Amino acid sequence: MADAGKAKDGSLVKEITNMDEDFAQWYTDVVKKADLADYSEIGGCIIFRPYGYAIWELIQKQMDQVFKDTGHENVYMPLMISESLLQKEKDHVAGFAPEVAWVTMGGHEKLPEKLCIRPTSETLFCSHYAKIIQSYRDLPKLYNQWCSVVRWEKTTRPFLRTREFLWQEGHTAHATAQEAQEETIRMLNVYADFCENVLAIPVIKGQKTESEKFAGAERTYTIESLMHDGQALQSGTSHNFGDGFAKAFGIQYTDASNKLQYVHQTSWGFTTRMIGGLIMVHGDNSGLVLPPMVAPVQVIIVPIASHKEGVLEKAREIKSSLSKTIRVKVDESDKKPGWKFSEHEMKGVPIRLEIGPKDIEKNQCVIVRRDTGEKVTLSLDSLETDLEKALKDIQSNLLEKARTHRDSRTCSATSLEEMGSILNAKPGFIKAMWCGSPECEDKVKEVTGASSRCIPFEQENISDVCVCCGKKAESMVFWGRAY
RNA sequence: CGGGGCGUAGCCCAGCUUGGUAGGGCGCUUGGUUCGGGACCAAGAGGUCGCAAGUUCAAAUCUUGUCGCCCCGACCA
Repeated sequence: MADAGKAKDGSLVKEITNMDEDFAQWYTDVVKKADLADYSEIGGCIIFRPYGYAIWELIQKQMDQVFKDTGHENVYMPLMISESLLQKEKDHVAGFAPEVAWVTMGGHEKLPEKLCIRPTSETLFCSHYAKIIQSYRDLPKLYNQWCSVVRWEKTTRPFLRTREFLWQEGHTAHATAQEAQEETIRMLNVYADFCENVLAIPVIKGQKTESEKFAGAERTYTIESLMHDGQALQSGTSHNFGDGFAKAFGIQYTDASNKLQYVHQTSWGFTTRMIGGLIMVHGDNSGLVLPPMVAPVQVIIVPIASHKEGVLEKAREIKSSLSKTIRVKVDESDKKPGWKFSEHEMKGVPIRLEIGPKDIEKNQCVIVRRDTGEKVTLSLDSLETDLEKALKDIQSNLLEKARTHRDSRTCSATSLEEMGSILNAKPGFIKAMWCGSPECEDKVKEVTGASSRCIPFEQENISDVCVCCGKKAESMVFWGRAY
């Protein structure tokens, strides 16, 4: 990537570990150097710093609009769930019990019943739906909430797995199984489009296997993406609950022919984990690389020789002429330009705009793209149009690059040995046939370290037999080592 | 929960083996010179050495315990 990130002596900026030497350390370095997050007093809980939170706000804003466009309404449920309510659906509680945090005291008094901090809010939505749904005229109910949840994970990593994380959880109730299924797929598609169009992260859409599905769900659908190091990241899930929760919680309505029916439900969630995904899909050895659509600052203006007359004024003037359509900032700090270049590269700002006395004379400026390092001189007259075009280019280039990378790391295999050697040589997605038995799924994981990521909607016939047992194959599965 | 590593100024770390006045770099503050790829000079501020016991005339250093963090595995979004 050209000379971007090089210091005077030609070495790379030293604060960030080389991603090819130590990917995990590189990730941590980027989180810290880009000012995304800090560790907090509570183990496994991170502080979202302004820059990191701004990315989440941009995700939230754009995704929330899609939810509203598809007829969903936002609500807010309580933070705490009583033990008895949590236990109403047995698969659900069994799935979450090992990682819930409990509140047992109110002031100095012991509570009569302990309360858990929501790990997810199915139970709250269900008990509410049981009250407010009586007639088919009350359906569908399309609710969503933006909140944080707590899951007491044993090992944590900033954004990827924290004990408290921010998300949205959609919970819907429908009259028929078919409507619930349509909603489940609709929202999976919303997530997939969002990942590709906004986050520039290509995804594989598919269904989770029995053993990977959500606790209490009938079917779980997922979008899976591939990180730069070849590990998979579950990037969003959409569940069809059928009428299982409705039966456990007594959510019934009277249909048009005056018969009592159970509702069919869905839930779907998308979390701050994807900030980690952004880092690991687009980042490079100079730090973060943000797709323009989620970049808190899309263009950073670095004034050169800012003490000279007219430079700062010109920088501010450019800023205000652009700020209607572009998120733009002037770096007025008294650091040297070179320092600022590195700083904004680490933070992944898509475009740097340099303006100095020589440029002002010629009515021009220099812009540098974060994704390619490409440096061009632009006239100030058509700046807004040129920048908007460049931002669009960056957005699509990042998606294209990520797609190329993923495809280059997607292989087919017909034996466990082949899977294992591919995963060790060049980790990524492996397409292989599966007979459908959980035993084979477990064995693949045990032998190769790869779990089933999904049964993709787009099926291919790699072979007729299961990669593990050699019996007749049921479907083609994407496998991979996952975060 | 297993395996490894680390806790000394805001950050990164030296000092510990062989106990004896708390160190360096970066950052920060003030003044000046600089400014197209992490500038330089000068002067300053900043520490109960993670915590607790113990050994000792004396502990950052030795002993025991404890807490926390990071990395790698098993579980999860």
